[in-house]
Amino acid sequence: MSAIRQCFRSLAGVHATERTVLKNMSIQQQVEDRITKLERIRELGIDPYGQRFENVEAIAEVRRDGEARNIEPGQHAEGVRVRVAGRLVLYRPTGKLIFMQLRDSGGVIQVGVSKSAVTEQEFTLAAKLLNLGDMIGVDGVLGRTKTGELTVWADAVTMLCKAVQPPPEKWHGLKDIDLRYRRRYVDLFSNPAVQETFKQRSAIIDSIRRCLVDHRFFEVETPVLQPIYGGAAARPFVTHHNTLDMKLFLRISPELYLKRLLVGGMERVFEFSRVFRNEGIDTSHNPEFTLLELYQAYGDYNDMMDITEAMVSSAIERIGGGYKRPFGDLMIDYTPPWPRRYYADLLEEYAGVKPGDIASVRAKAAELGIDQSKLADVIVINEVFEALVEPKLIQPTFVLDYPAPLCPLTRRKSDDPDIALRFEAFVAGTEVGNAYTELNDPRIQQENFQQQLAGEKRDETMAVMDEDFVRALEYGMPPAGGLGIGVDRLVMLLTDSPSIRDVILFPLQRPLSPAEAEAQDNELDNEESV
RNA sequence: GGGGGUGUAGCUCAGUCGGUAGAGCAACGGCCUUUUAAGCCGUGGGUCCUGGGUUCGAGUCCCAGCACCCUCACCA
Repeated sequence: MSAIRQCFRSLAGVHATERTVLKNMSIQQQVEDRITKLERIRELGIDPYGQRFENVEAIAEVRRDGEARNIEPGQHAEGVRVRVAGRLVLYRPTGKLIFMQLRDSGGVIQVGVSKSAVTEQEFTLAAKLLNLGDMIGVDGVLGRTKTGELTVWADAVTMLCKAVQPPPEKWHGLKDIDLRYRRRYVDLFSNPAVQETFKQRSAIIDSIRRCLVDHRFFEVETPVLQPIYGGAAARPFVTHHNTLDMKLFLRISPELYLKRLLVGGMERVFEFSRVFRNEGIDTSHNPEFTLLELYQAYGDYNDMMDITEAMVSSAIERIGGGYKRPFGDLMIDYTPPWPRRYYADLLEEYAGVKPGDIASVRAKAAELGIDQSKLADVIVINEVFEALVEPKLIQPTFVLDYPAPLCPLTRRKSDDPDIALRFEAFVAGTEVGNAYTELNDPRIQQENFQQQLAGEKRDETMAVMDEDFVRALEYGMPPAGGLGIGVDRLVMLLTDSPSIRDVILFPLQRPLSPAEAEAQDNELDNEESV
């Protein structure tokens, strides 16, 4: 057995349990067949893993150009030379003429390889040694077949990469949801719509970033590893630094650091922050997600509403499709300005109760089957709001002025200390944004911290008072508006994706088998002992 | 954590009443210079998720477990 074959055999074992490798002949044989071809390619004097291939044109560009030239069926556009590269996704040999389709990240194009147009070596490669999933480069002349298909008629075929694993079925692609996440690389090259979603994600983030820069914000990076976590109510992941021998938390929010920057005189800052919350997983929650936070000195939550509309508008302009967009069965109209509704008014409108009339709120809660007897007034109010109001907020809506005890980091309304100057932005019944007129009074902040801590039962991971943050406020933080946007949820909405896993490239999955779990444990153990 | 669903060839999926494990694509050998989910001839490929049980006999029925999906709850 050749060295390379041996190598691949063991390589195949990395991805499957040993028993599967030994007994599962079907995939094993396909891999071996491809390795045999790989060796024959090498015997031809060709590197099966290719070299630098310069000046490749995007297939979408070649296609646009080809369409514009009005080439007649059966004709070659002499002199229109192109160079394309990509993955082989369709292969139809018809003897001495071979049709293939190459896909790159932006499109698919047909390639025709005629025995008479390429070297013997290249034709042998194309006719005998390629498999679906391989990557090749093609130089040729643009033309059309008799049936009108735009085609690159090859005069050179260059091997760029042999794939020893077979790709999924060409027509259906990879459908198995679990496998799609576990092998996202396969999902991406076999399901073009998936790449499109992630391109849109990138465009949305880029347009938001440009929008903020245009509004004189600048981008910062603050610690992911934090000795004290805060800025949100969530359970953190806990980790440890060996040299310092200290407990660290993965951030649940960048808020307290960004506000320190306001103290430092950075007047408009933002961060696309990956945050980590050690809680449940469902179609709208992944343990790590991207939270955009921004702070504007001398502003308040009204500015945050304006900037929210501006960011979403710029994202929509960028990815196209208009302000009226489908999300599942819903049609959402993002045209600004979005309605700005008061929390209390919405509660009255949809639940028929007033927050001040706690008796009827509790009656309503009981009616809904909420066990409200042990809950504080404000919690009951919020339960009723979540049950009856939030699901109704389909069209983009800012909900303003929350009950103060729900919002420890928010400034109170000056003429009504029970109201917090906070809004949440709702779309399709879920929260996508959360903003405050920020609290900058250090004494009230300290009291709120203490109240919040007293209100929760302590456990191992509970936050402690962030005294340095209070001290920072004592040095003076300008009055400010602050905003957090759930970037993943916004991308879900704008790309009509039903699950957060559709907009996160590698969502967390459990290990597939006890063997894999054990392998992971062993690796971790090794690292710790180093 | 509760309820429901799914798990069969590399992929997409059938599998009737419990009676020899199937198709298409992919792969392998052969033919074919205009294919469009190409076609033709031939071949190989299975831990039916795992482990028990019932049965003469289990992909199929029962029990337990695992992974994933949906949903509710928890968490904000």
